[in-house]
Amino acid sequence: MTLDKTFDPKQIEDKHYGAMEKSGAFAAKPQSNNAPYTVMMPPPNVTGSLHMGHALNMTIQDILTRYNRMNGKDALWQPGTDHAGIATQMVVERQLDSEGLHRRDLGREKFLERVWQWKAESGGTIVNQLKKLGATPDWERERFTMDEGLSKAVTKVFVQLHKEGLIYRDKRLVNWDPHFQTSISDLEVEQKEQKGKMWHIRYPVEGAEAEYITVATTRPETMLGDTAVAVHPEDERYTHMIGKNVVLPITGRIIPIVADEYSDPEKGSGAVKITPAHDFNDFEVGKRHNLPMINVFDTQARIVKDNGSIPDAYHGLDRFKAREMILRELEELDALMEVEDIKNALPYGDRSGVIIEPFLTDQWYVDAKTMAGPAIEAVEQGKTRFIPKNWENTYFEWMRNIQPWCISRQLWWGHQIPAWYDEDGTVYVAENVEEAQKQAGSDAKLTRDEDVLDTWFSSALWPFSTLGWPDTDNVDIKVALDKYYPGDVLVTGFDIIFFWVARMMMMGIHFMGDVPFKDVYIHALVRDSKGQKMSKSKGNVMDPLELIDKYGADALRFTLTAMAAQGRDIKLAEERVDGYKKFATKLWNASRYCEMNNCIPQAGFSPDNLQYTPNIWIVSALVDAKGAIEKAVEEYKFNEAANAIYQFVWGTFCDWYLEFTKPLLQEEGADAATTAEIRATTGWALEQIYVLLNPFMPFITEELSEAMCADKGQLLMQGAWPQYSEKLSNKDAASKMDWLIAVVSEIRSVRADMNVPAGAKIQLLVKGASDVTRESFADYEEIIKRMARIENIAHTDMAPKGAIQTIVDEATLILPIADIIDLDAERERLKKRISKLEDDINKINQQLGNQAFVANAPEEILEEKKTLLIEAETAREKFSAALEQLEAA
RNA sequence: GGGCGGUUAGCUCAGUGGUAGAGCACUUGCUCGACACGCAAGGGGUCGCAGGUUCAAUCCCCGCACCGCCCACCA
Repeated sequence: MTLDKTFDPKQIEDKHYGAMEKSGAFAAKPQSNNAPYTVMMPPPNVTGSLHMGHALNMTIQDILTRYNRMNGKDALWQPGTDHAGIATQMVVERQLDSEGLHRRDLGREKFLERVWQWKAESGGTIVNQLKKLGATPDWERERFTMDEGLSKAVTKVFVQLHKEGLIYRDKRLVNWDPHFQTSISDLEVEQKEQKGKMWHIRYPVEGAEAEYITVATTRPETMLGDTAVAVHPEDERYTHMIGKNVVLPITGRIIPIVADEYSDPEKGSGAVKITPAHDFNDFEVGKRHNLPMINVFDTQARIVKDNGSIPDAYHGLDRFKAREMILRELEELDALMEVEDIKNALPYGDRSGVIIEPFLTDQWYVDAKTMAGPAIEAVEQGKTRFIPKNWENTYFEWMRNIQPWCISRQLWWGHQIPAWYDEDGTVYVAENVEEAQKQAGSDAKLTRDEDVLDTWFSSALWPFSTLGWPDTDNVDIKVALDKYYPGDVLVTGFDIIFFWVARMMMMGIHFMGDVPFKDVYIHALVRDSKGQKMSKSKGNVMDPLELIDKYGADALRFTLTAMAAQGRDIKLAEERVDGYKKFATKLWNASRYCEMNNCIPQAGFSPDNLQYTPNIWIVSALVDAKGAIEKAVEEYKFNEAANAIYQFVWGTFCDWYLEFTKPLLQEEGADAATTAEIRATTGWALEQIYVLLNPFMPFITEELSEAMCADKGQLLMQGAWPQYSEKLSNKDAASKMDWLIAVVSEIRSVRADMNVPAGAKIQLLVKGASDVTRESFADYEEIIKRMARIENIAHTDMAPKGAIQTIVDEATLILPIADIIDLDAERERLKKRISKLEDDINKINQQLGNQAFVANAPEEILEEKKTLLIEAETAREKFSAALEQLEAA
């Protein structure tokens, strides 16, 4: 088969993915004896579409999976999607809204039908996008957090934790989202700083004419629910008032002045209004002083109607409207003392974008504090390690200060809580209604808890629920759990360490008795080229699918890989993607060259006994590159892996090896044995490149290996990763070629400096400065002869007068081209070289003259310096001599 | 307020206790049978600022400045 003239990613990508998937190469093989390698895919939201963060996350996982699979591991990359409670409900509600409907019009059952219908129609989007990226999870095992098995796991976990007292029901303040009319967890609240106002309001003291106490607040509307004013017990301004009452303006309720250390004399007036039902701190104060908790809002954050003391005019009023009205009224009452402009942070719901209201309700909680203990210990003991390590601090910090986790949501889409209430309100938690009925007695009339669980509750079980837990009676499931739990690595962004990683740790340890994964690789956030977070509102979103369309999936993957340095955000510039597209093209064309020159992989070729130095060298360089890639991947240094393969393919293989050998292949009458060896070695090296590059650029390498290699399309198979014998790494050949490369570079440099006309042939004589160098020259000269054509060099045995001399390492090159060069330019060149050498010499002499340095520096550093000095001095002498000769002429 | 990270070439970023690197951009010259998505040769840096440790600091320690992020609080 012949390769097309240009490389077009679009033509090959779909074709390859489909074929590979069908071949079953992505599938885990639980029955095999191969050691497992497990990666749990963070399940993307079923509503989602692929964004740059996914692209990075999935690329890294895919590299790890492919790499380990090729290394003979039984790789399981477990895919799936998350039902994403609020997000999904939101999408479907919006859809209903466009039809003029509300979910309550449909009722719970019909609404859920609609969501499932939506999921069936649109839920596959992200899966298809992952395929475009080239991700190779085991699609046969794809799971959904709401499917039957996972729901069963959720129920079992809930019931068991409840039995153990780790899940309980409690009435306390929660973060209430008035838009979705549900509680949300602390983590779903975003603080946003903005301009605000502080209002100072005076409350008249009961029974004392003209005596007031002034409080300051950013939320005057909550005064409808005030049940006290607190002052610091030692604040002399107020000690005499403690125990007295104030009359709350507008409502006229009488509330006490209490002493509480929460009140800070330094802040505001030193007196603070206490609204236990609408402020987290006030709630604590309220509990300490047994204050009543008066709720003034309904679930949509409108003023309630049934609170005895609130004037009718406020009933049903939106919280911000109520604020305006309160302020107006206070002003009329002459109670508003001061309005201050301030900056303050307000809590917003991360999904709804509306201001969160602290709200007093009954909710279900997980005793996270207790469950965090073993999870902290596991990381302390190194059972799970974070990479980079500094994220462990973040994890510890949060886990040690963890708050009860509110897990109930007043939504419909999600796992409905397995709790039933009888007519007295007694709760029965059970795996099903029959069980609950048994507990409650057959007469009891049970109704099920309406609420569903936080989405993250089911995600927390992902590492074992996806494997089939709790059905351990099933043999296949037992085998899978034994083999694939705990997983090897979790790859994720730091933004969900708390949401997800921490909770998987807690649940995994509790239910499986072991951590869910050994490594947690935390990758950077992808930002735009200016370092800003990508967001739709800023309009700086880069769409991975567009980039794939434009540059190919391989180029995008490689870019993300090359930029995934640990501990740093990725500022992604489109030019980088373009650059790596060029890399793919380069490889494509190198393959074309090889094909045209009949350098194709040959069966039975062994790189062990090569004769021709460049061949020995390229094999050696390849072995070194492989080692560098392996080390980098195993240390999760993906940028280093990408650079190693890039450098090898372009900088070593194409730029030097192919160029060195090219003249020989195209020369008539060249030594047949040598050219045959070159052809075979080139073909072999090319095939190795496809293999080594495959985890990073799967599409192009699969296409090329299919086109070029005999054993087509084997790259994905277990055991495809090469194993080389150690002796293939040949230092001798490497140093010879390094020298030769230096010589060639020098010749090119002189040629450019001297403005040697393009067609002019220059002659070259290599003279060794030392015996060692001279001894090796037979080999060098041979090689130089071989490559003479491309550099347009003629070899000479004698240096004519007026030749240009130049130094490379220990050898002198004599370039007898004086008749065709620019003498002034040569003088300048020599002067420049000499001056630079003198700088170096001075610097080294200075160091060597320092007695402390000589006394303390390690031996090898000293030796190095001395060698450098001798080299520089020799070179300076030679250049000076050449300059003198030139001046004389 | 607590914590974390960053500051290296025009840009985006690697890196190291002992000659400072890459890609892109830039300059110059090349369409010679893989590739102009290319080849070759170049220019360009007090490694944020100030101290300290060391024979030696871009790297380790301390402080400062600026930038970014996370957490908490905000009467």
